[in-house]
Amino acid sequence: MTKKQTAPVLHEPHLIKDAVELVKSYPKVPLTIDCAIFGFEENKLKILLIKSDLEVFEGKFSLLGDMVRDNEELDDAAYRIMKERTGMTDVFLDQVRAFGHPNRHPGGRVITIAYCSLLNINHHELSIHDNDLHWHSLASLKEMAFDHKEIVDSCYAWLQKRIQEHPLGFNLLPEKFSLRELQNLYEAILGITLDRRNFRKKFASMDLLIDIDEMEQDVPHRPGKLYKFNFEKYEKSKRKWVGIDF
Amino acid sequence: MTKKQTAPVLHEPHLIKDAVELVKSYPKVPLTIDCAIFGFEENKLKILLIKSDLEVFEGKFSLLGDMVRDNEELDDAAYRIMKERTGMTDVFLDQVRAFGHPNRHPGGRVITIAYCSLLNINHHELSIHDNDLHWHSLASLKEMAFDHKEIVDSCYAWLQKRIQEHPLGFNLLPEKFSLRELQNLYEAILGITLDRRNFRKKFASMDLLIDIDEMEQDVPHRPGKLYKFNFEKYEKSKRKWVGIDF
DNA sequence: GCAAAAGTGTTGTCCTTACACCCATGC
DNA sequence: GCATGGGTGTAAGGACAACACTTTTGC
Repeated sequence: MTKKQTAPVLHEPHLIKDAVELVKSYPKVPLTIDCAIFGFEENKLKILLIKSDLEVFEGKFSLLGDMVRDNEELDDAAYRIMKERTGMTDVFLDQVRAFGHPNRHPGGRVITIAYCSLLNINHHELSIHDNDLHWHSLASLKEMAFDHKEIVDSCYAWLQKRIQEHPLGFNLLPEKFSLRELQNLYEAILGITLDRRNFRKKFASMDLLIDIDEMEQDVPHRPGKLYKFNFEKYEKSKRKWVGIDF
Repeated sequence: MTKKQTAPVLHEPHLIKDAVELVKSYPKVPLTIDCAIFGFEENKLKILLIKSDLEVFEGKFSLLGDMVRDNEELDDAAYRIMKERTGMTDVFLDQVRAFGHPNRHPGGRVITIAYCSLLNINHHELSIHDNDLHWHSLASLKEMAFDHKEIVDSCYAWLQKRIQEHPLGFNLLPEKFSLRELQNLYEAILGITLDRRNFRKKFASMDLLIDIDEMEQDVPHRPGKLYKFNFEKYEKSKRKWVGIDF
């Protein structure tokens, strides 16, 4: 409608020759990536945070984020930030969504794109402690800098949904894990309790765990068997589920 | 790492006082929204397209898109574009994801955020035919301008997943519809065939369709009953599904 | 009366749930 | 020997898949 008023009849549209000029006419905004990196330890879901280095957010935590560089692919930027902050490269990283409220950043408008990742806390020594980088318990996370609490909530919801449909959880566990650890992980992330027998049966029937014939060590009770996840088999047999369920 | 080089030891981090200055130092990119608007007609899924007005893409189709204005909320921009192009305001519109390949736009780097929407073709007279605005069959959609084919594919995958978990499909149908129309819609979107009896049973057991005691008119065969979707009941009884399935 | 689609029920299978007891280990 | 969690089986109920015939309408 708006268009109709400014250009009433336009049967033969003028083609724009100079795309560069066109793009120059667009408003430009600063663009950042924020990474919500989840870990799991002591039966608690944790998230990797730093102290904000903005004075207005003094003492508040924020996600690991950085600007996107000129001509940098979004995914590449996310991996770069991840690597710079944690040293890890062999991790899964997924775009969740963009956040663009005009006042989300005190320095003016900044669009951010949230990425989500999961990593095994014990595989990663936090060598770079700048800005108080640390694993923060998700449950006790209250106020954050910027709109990062909202971003964390989105990413957590994304994770909860995702872990039910994809074997993401194994990225949070040691390579070898017991069924109890696996169940604790699901219970922590989904915020529910599960029947132990049914849980075991479920994974047994999927036939995606490799019994490596080892036992837990140093537990103050009967040790459980250790398993590895059979990523190879999973990749081959990814199921395409179709149904209607709402 | 980059950070370490420029500020090697930083045990007492300097707090940044001027957030505005900080943001000014960020690279800035043009930002657009592209809307993948799906409709359903003649048992085919369609998508609303225009001819690109860039000479390099002469004759190719593109999604409805526009730049995001200064200080415009992303969702607002999507709704604005939708309204400008179709006149519709009372529609559902969801962010799918951002696309940011550096060379996706011939005029230089432009980030775009894809939104997805569904609307009933017959509820909307395309009054603005600028740039050959039209409903294009999704199946016959081949090449497009920019990376819009990739965006369409993403949005279509999003839609396929989404429609199985949320009652989105009803936005594509007339307010009153027959079970046959509903089934055709699911079959077209999911690209599968469904057993008619089981499909009917499924929706009967959900008890979310209101039998409005009307029949189809002007069909060359036995007319079917017409139903409305009970949005109110659905909202009250949204089910929270928890399970592990991969 | 014929073509075309509407409408309807049953059965078997599989998946999920609920639930209770014995076993191995550390202390 | 006791505390702690590991490991197992079964029965019932619910959801889904497969499948065929009768009914109603337009022509």
